[in-house]
Amino acid sequence: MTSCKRKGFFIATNAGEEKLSTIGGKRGRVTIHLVAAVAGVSISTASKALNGSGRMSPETRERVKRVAQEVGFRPNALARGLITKRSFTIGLLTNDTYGRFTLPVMAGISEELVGHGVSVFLCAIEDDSDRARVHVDAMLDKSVDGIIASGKRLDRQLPVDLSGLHVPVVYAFTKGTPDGVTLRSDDEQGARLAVRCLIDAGCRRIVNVTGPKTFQSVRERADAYRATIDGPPEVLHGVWSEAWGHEAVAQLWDRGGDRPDGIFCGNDQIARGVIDALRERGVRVPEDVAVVGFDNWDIMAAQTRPPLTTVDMNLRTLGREAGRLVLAMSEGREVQPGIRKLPCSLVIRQSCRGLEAPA
Amino acid sequence: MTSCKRKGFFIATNAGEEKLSTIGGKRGRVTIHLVAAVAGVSISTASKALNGSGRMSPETRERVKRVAQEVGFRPNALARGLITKRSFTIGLLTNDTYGRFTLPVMAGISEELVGHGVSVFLCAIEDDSDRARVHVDAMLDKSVDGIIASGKRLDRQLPVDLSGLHVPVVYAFTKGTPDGVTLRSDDEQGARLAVRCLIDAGCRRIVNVTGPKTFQSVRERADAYRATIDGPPEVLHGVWSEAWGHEAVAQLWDRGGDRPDGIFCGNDQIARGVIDALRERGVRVPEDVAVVGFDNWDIMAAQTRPPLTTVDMNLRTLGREAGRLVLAMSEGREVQPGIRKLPCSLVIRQSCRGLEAPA
DNA sequence: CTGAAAGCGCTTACAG
DNA sequence: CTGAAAGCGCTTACAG
Repeated sequence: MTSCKRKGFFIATNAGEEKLSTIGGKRGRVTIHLVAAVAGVSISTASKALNGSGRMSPETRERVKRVAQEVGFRPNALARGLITKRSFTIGLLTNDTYGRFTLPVMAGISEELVGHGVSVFLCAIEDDSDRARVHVDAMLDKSVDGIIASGKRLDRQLPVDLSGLHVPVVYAFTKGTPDGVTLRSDDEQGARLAVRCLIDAGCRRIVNVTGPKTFQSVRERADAYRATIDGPPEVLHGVWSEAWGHEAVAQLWDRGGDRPDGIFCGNDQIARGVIDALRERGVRVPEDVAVVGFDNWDIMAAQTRPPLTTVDMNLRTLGREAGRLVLAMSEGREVQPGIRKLPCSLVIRQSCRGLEAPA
Repeated sequence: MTSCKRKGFFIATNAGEEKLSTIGGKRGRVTIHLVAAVAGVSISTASKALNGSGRMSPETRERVKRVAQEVGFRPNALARGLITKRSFTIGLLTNDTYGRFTLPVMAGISEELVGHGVSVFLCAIEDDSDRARVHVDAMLDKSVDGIIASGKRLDRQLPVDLSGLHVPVVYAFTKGTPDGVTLRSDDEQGARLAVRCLIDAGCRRIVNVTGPKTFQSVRERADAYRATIDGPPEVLHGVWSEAWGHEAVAQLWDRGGDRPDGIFCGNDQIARGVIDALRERGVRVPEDVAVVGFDNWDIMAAQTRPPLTTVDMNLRTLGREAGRLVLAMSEGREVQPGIRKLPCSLVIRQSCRGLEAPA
């Protein structure tokens, strides 16, 4: 039988049926008064029984619990929050409208928290600081237990100051304050994974076709690339688009001299452009040139021909961790401030196979 | 000067400074008690002044308001909600994990509601009915004023029954209950827009390369296509992928007989595959074959070569409308149940230019 | 025109 | 082992 929430007011229980008509009279939610009346105890006892606090006979506690279950009692979170100062609610502020980065983070947060009865307010703020302010105020009015600030760049802050707020704040995939708790991906480690895969696949001449130099993640990934390869590095900066991937291939192939046999791309969009351009030139991937991307953005990575080997920043895990931390902080547990780098992983598809199984 | 929220407790105001140390003593939030004390009125008067209710001298009202502003008073939404039975909170239930459809809906909802002080709980439930139940219970515990159910298909319900819930429910881009309020896109009208664009561009033989027949939206769009073209229709069903777009072109071109000069695609992914395949065959778009997609999914539509003319379902507008309706219902205003179809629009890029400007 | 009192639905010392 | 009372921060009849 599925759980019997909310059966209406005339429950076949051992006592107190006549009281039901009185107390259940004011239609609407079932309150603790009803539970207490039906169980034949005071509301303080009922409260303690349900919360596992106070001392009472096991029989009483059990009876109250059973009655609560039967009448479908669910405590009013507003009333409870007013007293306990915990609303079981956190706010998620994000400026990633397209959601490519925030969405998995969001899923992770919610996944982590829902089991603890914590709900998540979604506040999409683009880059509008007025709107951000409105959202933050609304969250504070509602007594959120904490705030997670999330974004799409590690080197940009959201357009609102969240320090000194009286509620814990966790920064997830966005720039935080120096004394705040910040979660980010370890892009250097991710880039090393990518470049090693190319090296293992036998590439001797690897170039990095990537995004604008102004992005910290671009610089970090490029640095890791330089430190990992043998021989002279070559980094081509452009924009985050397929078109730039095309153009980079044109540049590399149309000039004289050495051509690469491995390309480490700044993200999956660029990688897609690169792979399309190579195919159009009759260059085989991965036989002639191996390609690795960054982001593991399914819709891109799975649809390239051949499917793309790429770095996954594990943003869902990052979200879970953010949820875990904000919960801990809201419960008063001590959390070390600082930046925590979470490891990336490599998803191997066909554009670079790394070490083939040895014979 | 930017707004001066929260100045601390020693405000240069005309009266009551000595009271501040008493009342402001219990550090933390500024409550209405502080406002009342500083303004020299009772808390009931303070409340009425701030809410614009009750009768009092304009001077008193103004003074209270000014003081509230100065001390940075913001009413505790929990306490207020407990009494008024309005939490200024709504829940958004969605099973669209990838977010392509839900994200714009979400943005629209939030955009519409934030100005009314209403925050949105995000509940991502995949297709797990247990988890859906947990989320719904959590929302009810928190006394949401309403629920918006959103999805990625018009012909599938979310895996949870939302009828008989005691809070208003609006279904947005998902199948609702017969007596509920449902918002959806007008796919037939959208498809007519697409097909007319092809006709206007001079196409004589238009085919519909689309998704699985099991999708209602596929059938509706195909029906509109059949009703709009002259001559015999041809509908090719496949899956929602670029690969299917490729394959469909292969089928159409490798068989003998008539080849189309216009292709109406079931979505933008298929359209992208179609355009790539045509280019690889040396067929020019739009000169030889014009192509129109469906969804206006930026990342696809803007990156195809040439950029894709496609139908936009205006999901953000749909979201705003959903927000508007759930708000109205939560305020007790009457809303007609039934299905509301919101118009699509055509975004003209280069793959089909419709009527060129007359000479 | 203004304030004292009751109460929203709970929890938590404090008595007994 | 159990309950009466106070109170969280507000709003809303009801008196004056």
